[in-house]
Amino acid sequence: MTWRDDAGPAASGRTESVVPRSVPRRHPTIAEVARVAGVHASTVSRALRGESGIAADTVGRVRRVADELGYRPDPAAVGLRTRRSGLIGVLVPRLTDVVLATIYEGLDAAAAEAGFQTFVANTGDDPETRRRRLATLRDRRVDGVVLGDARLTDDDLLAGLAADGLPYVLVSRRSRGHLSVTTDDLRGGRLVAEHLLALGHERVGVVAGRTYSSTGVERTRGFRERYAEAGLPVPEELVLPSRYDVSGGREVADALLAVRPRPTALFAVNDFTAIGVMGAVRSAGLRIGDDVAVVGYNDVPLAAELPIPLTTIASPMTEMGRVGMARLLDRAAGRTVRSVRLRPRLMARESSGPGRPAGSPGAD
Amino acid sequence: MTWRDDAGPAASGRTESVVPRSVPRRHPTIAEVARVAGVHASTVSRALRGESGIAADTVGRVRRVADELGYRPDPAAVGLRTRRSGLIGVLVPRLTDVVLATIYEGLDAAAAEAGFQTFVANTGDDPETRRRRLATLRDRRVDGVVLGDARLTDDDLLAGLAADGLPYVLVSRRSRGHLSVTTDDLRGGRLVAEHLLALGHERVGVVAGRTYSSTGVERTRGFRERYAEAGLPVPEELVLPSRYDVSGGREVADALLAVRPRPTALFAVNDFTAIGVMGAVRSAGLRIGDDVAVVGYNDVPLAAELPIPLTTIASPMTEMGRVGMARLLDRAAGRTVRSVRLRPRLMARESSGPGRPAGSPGAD
DNA sequence: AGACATTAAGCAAACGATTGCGATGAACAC
DNA sequence: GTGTTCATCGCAATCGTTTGCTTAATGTCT
Repeated sequence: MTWRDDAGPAASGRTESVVPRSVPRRHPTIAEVARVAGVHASTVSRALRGESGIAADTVGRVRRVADELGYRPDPAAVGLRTRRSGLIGVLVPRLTDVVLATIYEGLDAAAAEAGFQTFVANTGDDPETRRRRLATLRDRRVDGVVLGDARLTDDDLLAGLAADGLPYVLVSRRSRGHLSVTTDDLRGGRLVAEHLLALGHERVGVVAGRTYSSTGVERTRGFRERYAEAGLPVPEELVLPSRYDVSGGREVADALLAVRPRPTALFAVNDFTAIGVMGAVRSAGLRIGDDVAVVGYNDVPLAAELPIPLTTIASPMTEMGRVGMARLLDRAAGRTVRSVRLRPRLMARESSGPGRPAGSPGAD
Repeated sequence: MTWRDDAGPAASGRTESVVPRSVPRRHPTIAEVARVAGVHASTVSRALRGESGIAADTVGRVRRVADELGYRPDPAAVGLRTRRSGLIGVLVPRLTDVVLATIYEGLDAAAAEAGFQTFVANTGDDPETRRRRLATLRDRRVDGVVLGDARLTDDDLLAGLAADGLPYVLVSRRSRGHLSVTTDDLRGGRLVAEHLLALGHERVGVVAGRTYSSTGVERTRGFRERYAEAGLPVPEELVLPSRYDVSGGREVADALLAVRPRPTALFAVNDFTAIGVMGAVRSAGLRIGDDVAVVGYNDVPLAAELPIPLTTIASPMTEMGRVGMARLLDRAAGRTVRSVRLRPRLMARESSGPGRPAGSPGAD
């Protein structure tokens, strides 16, 4: 079944960069399969695609010939005829962000299982770049689009997408009136609040993320709501927007720690931001977990392994990708689908309190 | 000049958003452009592609009509005709690894500038998965492939790739006899050794990475060579292979710190591994930078922002991607190209010594 | 003024698959 | 033995571009 007539792996790469290339490695076409199998090309097509109306032995013979020849349909030809590309476009703020990269893994895995392939592009959260990248995806005639960089309100890119018929779904961030798969960020924020309340923190600050992303906004809102319910509303000056990277957390935390009376706990809506917060706390000569509790969000793999393990909210990122892709494909198939909010879980670790054992406290 | 008897763009989209889906958003074809411009489709094609032999005013008219109509060539049709997909496949161990994600950003940016689009897939460093993913890329008729997960020796996937004519290039990791763009890992290892020697460390250990990846192997080799030259060969028991993640570093460092006499410095061939090492050092009750110096490799953004900033080797990851893509496209165009090794730079920070100011010590 | 370049644009055949429809033959009922 | 019904499979059009070859029109040279 394996062919090794040619060069063979023993050809020891001596002439590394001498001759450019040569053997153009032709792919067999459906016509060749038809000829060898002694049937018409249309029959090969139907047999391979498992349509009814073809004799069982014919199907068998065609299939055998096809993979003896190593036949693989040319996606360009298929796409031209069927008007379907088998491609799903994915737009993310940045793939170097582990959270998005993980979601993308889930998206891609689910797409692959359904016979689709994905196409990522970074947008850097920049409107103009988004527009250009989306145009590129359209040019490629993608069958659907996944957006990981939706804006909470007034996202006209989404409006445009909804206007023409390209199926799409949002992941990670929500936006009013659009199909999305996210974690329940409101609930996640509340979980953090309850955790800190239980530990007795009465004066707390929030490194709140970007004002245009639902993740930051809703995590912050859930958190503040819960504190307000406990009769300890979080004052405005202790809630500051931030970037989603380490240095963003560092800068904002420096500011929050300068407020008097100083907060005894800081909630950062993103783990990397939280790492920046930890840096700020240490630089201020304070002890993480003792003097100032720090809580993050997402439970990236790094969080549990830090010198001082980070208390954070586990959000099922890979699953979010898988579910998001499933929803998109459902929608593209014309089925009616609804937005999903996945359940977040608290991972209590040392950064929020004295010597608690690593791992989740239980719950579901 | 142009006749516009038909529908015309002025038909004012009144019934815009009444029905949710429906409007399948037809793309105009080259034939429609031709009709509106009053020329033949072949003329449109030539005009748009800037071929010679078309009158300047015709070119102008066609161009104008084309973008009034929003014409974009159908990639499936183009691909079918030209046998070129405009797609470059990229295989990486894992996209959630910031190093690879950053290299990918460079690859993608350079590809986009050259009019190509990229296609990533994770292989998890698993031979069978690699083979399957590569087959998928072949099925898509990619014009070239970038491999980020090459094995140092006996990589039969590469042998097969070389045998048939698909252009390819390796990034990040090298493999004998294949075109690659990497950093000079031998030199990087030496830089670390020189740094630690200058600080007076005589007994050092190495968290060496995977034995099948050139990165780990060569960084380790360069390091050991330099120490051997200084008359202080690193003993075998202080050099252990590892995974490239945080917990891998943690486990191996636990073992190294148990060796007696205990090493005073540990070199991890990857920043995340180094973070795991830092965790192990702290857990052993030792002070990072004072009792045990820790050095990583890659200078990921996180490194400089850690509570104790990490001394590491800056490897130009984005540039590696850009250069890699450029080399691949050169090769695909039939030009002869040679492998490249980019220059690494030491970033001395606090993790390797007492209170040194953050940033590079200078050099080029 | 006629032969001949030269330039500009059209014609039509690919590329490789899918698919509506028609043709063929066998099985079957009467 | 004729007519009808299935089950199989072939025919040919089609998707939207690109490109070798022709044709038509214009200019140039002797």
